[in-house]
Amino acid sequence: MPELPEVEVIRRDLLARVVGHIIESAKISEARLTRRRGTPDGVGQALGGRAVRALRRRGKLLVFDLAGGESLLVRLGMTGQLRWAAVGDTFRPDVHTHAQIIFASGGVLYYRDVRKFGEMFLLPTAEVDRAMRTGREPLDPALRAEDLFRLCRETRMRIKALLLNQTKLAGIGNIYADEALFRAGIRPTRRARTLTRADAARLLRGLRAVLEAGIRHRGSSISDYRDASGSPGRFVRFHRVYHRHGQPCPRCGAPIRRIQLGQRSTHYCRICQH
DNA sequence: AGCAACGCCTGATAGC
DNA sequence: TGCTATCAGGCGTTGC
Repeated sequence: MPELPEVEVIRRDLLARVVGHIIESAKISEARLTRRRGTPDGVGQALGGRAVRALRRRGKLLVFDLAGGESLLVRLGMTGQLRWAAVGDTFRPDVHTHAQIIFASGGVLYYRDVRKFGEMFLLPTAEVDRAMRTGREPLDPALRAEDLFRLCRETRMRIKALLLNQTKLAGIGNIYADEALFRAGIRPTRRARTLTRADAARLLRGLRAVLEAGIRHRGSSISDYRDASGSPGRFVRFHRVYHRHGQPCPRCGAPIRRIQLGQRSTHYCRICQH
């Protein structure tokens, strides 16, 4: 399940291969991919002959800025994978491979997605932020603890729901929300507006620590996540609560609990988190 | 208007 | 063995 760290790893893997390079042709073979905007053939044909000027990340979204003022947006959803195949690479598309972007260099960027929750479409570059309603970037140094505190004060949501809300903070999913709340000692069920300034400061530190560690270890591969070369990430072995229900808390030894919160499984320690 | 629940989608796994 | 039920959760839509 790709969240901010996984998407950032893929972005860095692809940078040198696509930025400054020209797309020769592209083929999209699954209509669901373009359901938000355009058609598979329309998007595929529009990509042909375009140069990639930049590759950015906004939250969990990958943004390929193209020559001519449009951007290709790729969202991986739950099981989406972007796979780079250089000339001579052994990777071969299968029934779950729904798009291929062929570069003039001979390299191919494949999009593979078993559950088809992901999407791929074009937007004018200037409209990306407004159209996607993406919130603040947790790793942006301009985001201060005071900003997070204010976000907490202006809602009645539980703190975990706020972390998962992409229009407020961008890029945090179920894994990194649970891990950050554990590091900050904050219970996921707490109403966000009950957090103090000190809580918000600890939460921002916890978020940044866990997101940066996730990037350093090349992401969390629970089941489907793979980087652009097809390799899994190593961060799962450093998870302290996620998917560790019943196992001892690494801080106090009490069993990690799993509850349902807003239709999602949520993991925490009832001793260490308040 | 804000917030919680639902549905999309498929493969892995549990239970009978 | 083989069938069915359940679970995984990002996110747009629906409904309270």
